Amino acid sequence: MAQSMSDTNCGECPIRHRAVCAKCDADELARLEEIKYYRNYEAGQPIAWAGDDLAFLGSVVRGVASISQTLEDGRTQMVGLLLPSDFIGRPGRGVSLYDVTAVSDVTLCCFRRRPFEQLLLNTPHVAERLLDMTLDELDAAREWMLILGRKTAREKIASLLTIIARRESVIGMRALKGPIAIDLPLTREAMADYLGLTLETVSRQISALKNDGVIFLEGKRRIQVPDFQELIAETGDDMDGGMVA
Amino acid sequence: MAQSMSDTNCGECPIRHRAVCAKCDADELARLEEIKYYRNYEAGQPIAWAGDDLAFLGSVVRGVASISQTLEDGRTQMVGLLLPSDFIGRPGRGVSLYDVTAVSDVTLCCFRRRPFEQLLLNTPHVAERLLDMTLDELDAAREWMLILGRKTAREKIASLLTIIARRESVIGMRALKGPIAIDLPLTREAMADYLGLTLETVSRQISALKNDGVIFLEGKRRIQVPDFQELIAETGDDMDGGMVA
DNA sequence: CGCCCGGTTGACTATGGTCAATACGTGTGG
DNA sequence: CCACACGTATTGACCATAGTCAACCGGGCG
Repeated sequence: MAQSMSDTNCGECPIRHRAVCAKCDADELARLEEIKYYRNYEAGQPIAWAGDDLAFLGSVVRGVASISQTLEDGRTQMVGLLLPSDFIGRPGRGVSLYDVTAVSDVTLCCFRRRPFEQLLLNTPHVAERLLDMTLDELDAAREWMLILGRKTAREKIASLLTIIARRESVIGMRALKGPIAIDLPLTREAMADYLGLTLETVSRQISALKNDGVIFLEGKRRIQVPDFQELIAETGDDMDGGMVA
Repeated sequence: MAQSMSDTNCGECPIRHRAVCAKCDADELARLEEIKYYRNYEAGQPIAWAGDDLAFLGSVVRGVASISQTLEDGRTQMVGLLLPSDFIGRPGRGVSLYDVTAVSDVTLCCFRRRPFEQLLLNTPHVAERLLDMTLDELDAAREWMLILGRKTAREKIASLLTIIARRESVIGMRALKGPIAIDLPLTREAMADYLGLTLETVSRQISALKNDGVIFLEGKRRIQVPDFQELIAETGDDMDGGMVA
């Protein structure tokens, strides 16, 4: 059973300063608070299927969710990875275009659609923040497209590890140099869906990076990186360009 | 030489109702008009390099531009294709993360960065429209990710053709059924950069679709499609899902 | 005319996919 | 306690798709 979250005051919310409400003042927060409620999902549960009505929009408070698309013959591609503070749903569209799935146990802070859309129109701080977050997602999608279109399997794995390490370091406020540990929130299959690979190739390339001493496994889901720079060198990214810095 | 565009009144602008200014009333339009100017680029010219300062934001009025990223060894991936009415640049970021290139002769309607950012804060109609356009771009990026990660070379080509056909049909307000013609704004190499392929594979798959009677070439850049549904069937997309409809 | 650019085609190869066997870890039930 | 099953992961053998390298085509232009 997913651990339930008691209704929390926004002031104590762990994502208060990174989510869509980040720029809100006390008054705006109060208005959001009126239309919000929490929902919990267990790992593996669907949050929405493509084509479903989605009655709410909201933020991931805890856990990890994925956004993915499927071709008619079953091939699937993950197109979004939602970590705490990320936003779910599109204002103005009541139907999900994507499958949204809880990857781990997830808590969402949900806003009823209509009131939230109304609030967007007269609460500039929410709209501004949502624009900023959407632009960030677009940048992330473009980095992801480079990975999908042009990187080798090994580079894809290294890139995914650095992406997760960076996001974990932001959330946990840890430093990103020298030796670090990465907790993978994804199965090998989910990593494959993220990277446009098969799970066998994911497994092989992780083994290869391990054999080459770039990473060490601690169980299947925890990865030790003795030298983060070395991992970055495996991503194929330009070390000087804006991407890495 | 690129055909120059005389300073045009917004009222006569061909993208007036689809660009970032779409929702503006006369007063708001006047404020935009104060900070706007036009720039022309010839086919092949850079509009910005990754890492450059980008002193303006703006809209594509005429022509086609690409957004792309390059790995240190030269592999490049297109991550955005800008057609008339599409927006260039990110408010709040003065430096381009991407290479932006004129694919054909291009005319931009440019806004000086600072005044435009100021205007965003007190002109909700512009901010709302920009959010909507950014969400559309994110959807397009996600469809693109599915193409890059999971589709075969033949499906990628068919997908690109349908995408261009759809965008041309919106711009030209033409119907999308039965026999249609597609004008490719891209070279084979640019198509390869779009799809994460080599230009040889692009050429081979176009030849294959031609040999199979799905398309007919009229010169190198114009493609006749006798039955658009047949082309869609080649994309691998779910024919019922939200994607195709 | 000859060059250059964009495009096509061919021969060969490499990367990653497929299919299948095996391993490992965890929870269930005898 | 062990046996077993299930889900997840690893590894191997083989194969298919797309990449590489190279030759060639054709139109436009100096």
